[in-house]
Amino acid sequence: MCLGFNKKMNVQKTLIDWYLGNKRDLPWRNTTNPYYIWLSEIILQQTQVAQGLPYYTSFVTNYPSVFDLASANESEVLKLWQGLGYYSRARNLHASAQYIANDLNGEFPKSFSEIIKLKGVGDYTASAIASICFKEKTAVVDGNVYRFLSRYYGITTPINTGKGFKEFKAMAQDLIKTVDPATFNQAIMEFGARQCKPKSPECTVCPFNADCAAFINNEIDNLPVKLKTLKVKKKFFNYIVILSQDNKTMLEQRTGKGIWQNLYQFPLIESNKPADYETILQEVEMLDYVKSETLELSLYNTTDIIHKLSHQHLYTKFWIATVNTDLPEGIPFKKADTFPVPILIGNFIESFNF
DNA sequence: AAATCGGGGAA
DNA sequence: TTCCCAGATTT
Repeated sequence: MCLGFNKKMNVQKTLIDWYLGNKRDLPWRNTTNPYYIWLSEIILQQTQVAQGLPYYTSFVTNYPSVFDLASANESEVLKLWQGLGYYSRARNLHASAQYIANDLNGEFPKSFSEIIKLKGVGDYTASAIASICFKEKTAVVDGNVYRFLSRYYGITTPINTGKGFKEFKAMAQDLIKTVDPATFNQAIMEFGARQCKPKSPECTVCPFNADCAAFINNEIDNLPVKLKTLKVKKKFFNYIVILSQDNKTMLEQRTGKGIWQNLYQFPLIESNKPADYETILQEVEMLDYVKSETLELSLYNTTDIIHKLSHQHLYTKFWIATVNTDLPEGIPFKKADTFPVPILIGNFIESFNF
């Protein structure tokens, strides 16, 4: 798409003027240190500012430099990340920190094409870092950018397709050509987040309402267009919380490919339908560290806890298995909350209060 | 291209 | 409920 020169200038200026008058004071806006910008951008992937903010503060405090992050162990990083979700971000962040510290002598890569090679860094994040830290004219395309551009120009191409990405990237790239890229990128995102919101955008006081295609044509609620593919699977999780005579329980690390990789959990019995007491009892008796003749099993939560993820609903029961024996391989109850665990487990540990 | 990966906020 | 969030990676 080729935009008229004057109209384009006006869009750039309006966005930047709005930003300078309305931007939030956020900690990562007071630095251009690529380590901190990188940290903030990874944390903010698919995450609202309000949710990510305390994690950013925590990571900056615990790991003031890339060397501090690199020398931490992965479980410690995952523990700090606990509750934020998408844990591959934490694993990739840690791995990339080690790469930067050890292979690049702590020197952060300085161009889009080098930055995007880092694990966990895609087009959006590389554009953000390159523009904010190194003034490179690479336009960001995130959810906010899709929304503003699709509405203002009335673009109906689905945003979650390869064609959509290329079209919106080209449009944003065209807009960023002649302006300060760091300010422009943050302006268009902030505008999408606070003014051109997904629901109930502030159109009556919007500086673009005179020539916004979606507003003029009453299409605000229909843009951007997104193809929906979601099909949610149901799973049934049974967590076995062992209480031993020597005040220990069992935690295992998830090593498989799926969700919560490398996080910890109680021994899990998964089934494709709701499990009954007898079935669980038999399964628990077969666990090699449980002595069957001393086992007492009871259901902790009478109604399933339904933990909702994007692609699956986990119907969860916590079973308390009390044994009259010691648990040499176990961990003390009191230390359960020092392990990185999914929030589903974390909530249980907190409520159970060992 | 489609599926997968979390958890919380907003309406 | 439903949709979305300063997306990236794997299949």
